[in-house]
Amino acid sequence: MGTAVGGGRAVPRYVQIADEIIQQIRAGVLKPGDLVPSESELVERYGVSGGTIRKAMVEVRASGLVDTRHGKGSMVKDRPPVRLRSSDRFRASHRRGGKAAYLAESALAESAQSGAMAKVSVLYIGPMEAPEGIADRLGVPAGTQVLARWRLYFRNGVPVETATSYLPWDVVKDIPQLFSEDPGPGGIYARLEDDGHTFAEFVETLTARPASKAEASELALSPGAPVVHLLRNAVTEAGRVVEVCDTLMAADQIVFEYRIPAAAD
Amino acid sequence: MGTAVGGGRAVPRYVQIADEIIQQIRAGVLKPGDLVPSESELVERYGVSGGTIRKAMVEVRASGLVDTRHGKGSMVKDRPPVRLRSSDRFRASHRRGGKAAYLAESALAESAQSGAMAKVSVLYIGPMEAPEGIADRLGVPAGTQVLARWRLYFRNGVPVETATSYLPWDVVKDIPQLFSEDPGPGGIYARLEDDGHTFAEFVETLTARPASKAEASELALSPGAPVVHLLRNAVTEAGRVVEVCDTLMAADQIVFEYRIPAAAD
DNA sequence: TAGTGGTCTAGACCACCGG
DNA sequence: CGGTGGTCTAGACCACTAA
Repeated sequence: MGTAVGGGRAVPRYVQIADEIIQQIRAGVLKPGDLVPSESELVERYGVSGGTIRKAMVEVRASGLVDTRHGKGSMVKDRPPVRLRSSDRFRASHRRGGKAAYLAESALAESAQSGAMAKVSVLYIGPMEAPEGIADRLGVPAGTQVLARWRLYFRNGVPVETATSYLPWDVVKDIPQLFSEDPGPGGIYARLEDDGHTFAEFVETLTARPASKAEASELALSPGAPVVHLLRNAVTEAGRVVEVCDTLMAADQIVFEYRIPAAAD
Repeated sequence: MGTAVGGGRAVPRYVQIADEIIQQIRAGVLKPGDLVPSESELVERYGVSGGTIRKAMVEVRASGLVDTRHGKGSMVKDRPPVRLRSSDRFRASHRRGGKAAYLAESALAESAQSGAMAKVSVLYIGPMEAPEGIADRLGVPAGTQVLARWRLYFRNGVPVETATSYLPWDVVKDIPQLFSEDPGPGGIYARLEDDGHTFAEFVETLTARPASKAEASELALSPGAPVVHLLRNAVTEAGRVVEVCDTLMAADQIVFEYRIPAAAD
């Protein structure tokens, strides 16, 4: 059953191989769109067994530089479109300017076309019983009927983010646009402002963790890749939480930016 | 070489086994402090090969419920002390109250003792040539000499966070406390305010990604576990960045909270 | 030293993808 | 159909930890 060289090396062979492949991608030897050599070819090239190459490729996938599909192979991803998600996207001027929050993102990448690649798919808009944690945030009893708006966002054709907004029924019942796929210029926040609500602040909480199997398939991620879970409360001057947004996204190539005023309190 | 049952199942065996173990932990069958049965014992119990158990345990580790060490085994972690890291920690009142920012954290967990478990170890304080990205943020040429303050934070005895602050030399040269391990009540921000600087805002950028091998060992993480990389600019009213803080932490059980004022601009 | 996890091998069968 | 990745096996040797 083979010579069994053993694990005596300082740095394991599979890590060496993974680093070598990652370097080749970063150095441009393997360009975006190229296929990484197949595992069986790597087995020959490096003179190791399939299991070792397999482990190496797990590392390469974790680097986020490659997209692996089953019967096909591992393709080097396009120049990763680093997205900047800034707290500035909630500036009132953006809403008045007709931009929804998610369109107020900007791109760090030089080719600032990334905004054009954004697509939204609405999966569900309608009544729903508020889940536990959401109800807490909205200040309503668990199980209360709320309006849910469940969307899936695409970037370059691949799903990168699911977002569900929950709004108390009495808040939304007289705003018909909130029940339609396109809530109009400025997004749902602009409609809420039209209806007389004034926002005081938005409170976002973020956690990062490895994707579960279900999430990995929903977002077309390599299993175990990190995801960021974001929960946002939209709070009015009246102190009421009129929306909770529950967002899950691939941590992959996204940068969050928050500007914290050094308020003299 | 065995019967090679193959991968024909809808859900792979190693995922089933991993889920089963995770359920046992969540259900309390395996309590905090308990050792998960050894891999060889799991091989017998489930009647699968070592490689399959190995893959299952990788999944279990990724769930963050378990801490695996080499010659020892996998121990179920204590009730994860969920830490809340709020943007409120930069409130001026905290500085004037004598609290450094990192002590202004609060605990979500019921036993609010987690603050007492915090320890800091200073690894280096002194001059350093500013790294590329840091120099950019400070608005100085790369390679300029700056003051670096490199710390390692512990929680319950285990390292959970490394942080390095970079400050321009001309800013710090007349503030001796910034060269000492303990900068005094309110931390370095209070000392900068004492010296006449007034903060306008703090700008934090966050990214999440899998830990590199080096980072995993530095923070005592399971390899591949997600980490959060945080960079913060401290900006004065004069528009100057007087500090850049570079922080790396286990994404494990930390929650970031940001309050975004809905400024009417 | 006994037991644990970590690495590696040389094979097998399967499911998915393209032509 | 042939090639690709995904799962699994039954072993081997090694490094770490604790008694």
